[in-house]
Amino acid sequence: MTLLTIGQLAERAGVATSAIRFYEDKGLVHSTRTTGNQRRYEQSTLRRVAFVRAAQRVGLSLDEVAAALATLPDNRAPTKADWHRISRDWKPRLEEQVRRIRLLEQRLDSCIGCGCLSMKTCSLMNPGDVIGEHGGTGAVLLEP
Amino acid sequence: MTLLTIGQLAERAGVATSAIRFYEDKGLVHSTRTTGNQRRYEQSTLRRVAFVRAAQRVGLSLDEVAAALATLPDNRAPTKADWHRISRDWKPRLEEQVRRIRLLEQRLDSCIGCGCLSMKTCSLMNPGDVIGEHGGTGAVLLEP
DNA sequence: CTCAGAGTTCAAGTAACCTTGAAGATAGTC
DNA sequence: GACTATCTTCAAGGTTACTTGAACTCTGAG
Repeated sequence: MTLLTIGQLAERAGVATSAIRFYEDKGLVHSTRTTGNQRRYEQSTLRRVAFVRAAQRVGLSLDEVAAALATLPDNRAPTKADWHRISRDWKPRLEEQVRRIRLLEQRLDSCIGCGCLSMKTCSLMNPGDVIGEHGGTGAVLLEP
Repeated sequence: MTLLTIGQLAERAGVATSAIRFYEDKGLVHSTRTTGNQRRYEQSTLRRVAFVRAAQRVGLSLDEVAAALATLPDNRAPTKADWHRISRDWKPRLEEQVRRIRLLEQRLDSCIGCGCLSMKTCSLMNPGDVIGEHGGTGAVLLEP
């Protein structure tokens, strides 16, 4: 198919050209060059960029994205199976993100005001804010 | 109650003392000072810090957190009702984060491989990757 | 062939979110 | 009273994720 210039890719992906060059430096996308040294991108790069942005928005770092994209073939357009594999690999990571959000909601909603956020077990079961009084490692709150 | 030193707060909250000072500069937490100018924190600050970390981990910025915390009283420990109000205000924001994760999962799982990520409507309904050939604003992928 | 618009590299800048280091003061224990 | 861990401020440095600017080259329409 027709190759995309960096400007076309950037516009269709909704990012700046500088970001595309940055992603390329990081190995997130790949290009071929014209005889005049200009970058040209496959249509499938659009999907890679979309993937990067979507993943970032849900709290993943570019390094995490790079690791996943590194498992895609550089030389051919990724197939549905390729993306499916990444999906499988990421499921636990994404579920963890959702779980954290749910936890934050739940704690905010019903528990944070009662003190259990600062204790290893809920204050309902362990009344009185006693942690820290009698040693212990010290609660690491809401972790992981 | 007993006030916490910055070191105690940091350890119990699972963050560095430098981070606590940084949060204080940003107005995320507040302290009183000893006659010797050392910071002392209320127990409730532990909950504020926990809140900050939890919110950050699900992709919210310190500015967003600061805006929410600004609605809590500085001079008294927040009540359950105070936290509940924040919960209510944040619900849509948190649900949006979850929605984004679900969208990413779903697209990865079943759709990204078929081309619909690069089109305004799914390629199943609009076969052939024609967007961009005939003008249009250019798809902004997976936004918002 | 010309020429504007788009592309190139490279270095430096920006913003968010902290950490590190220097130089010194405080606090609680013996 | 001394000693040591912990605290203070302030400036500078670090990482991630880009953006901006300068100086220059390429591409493609006329």
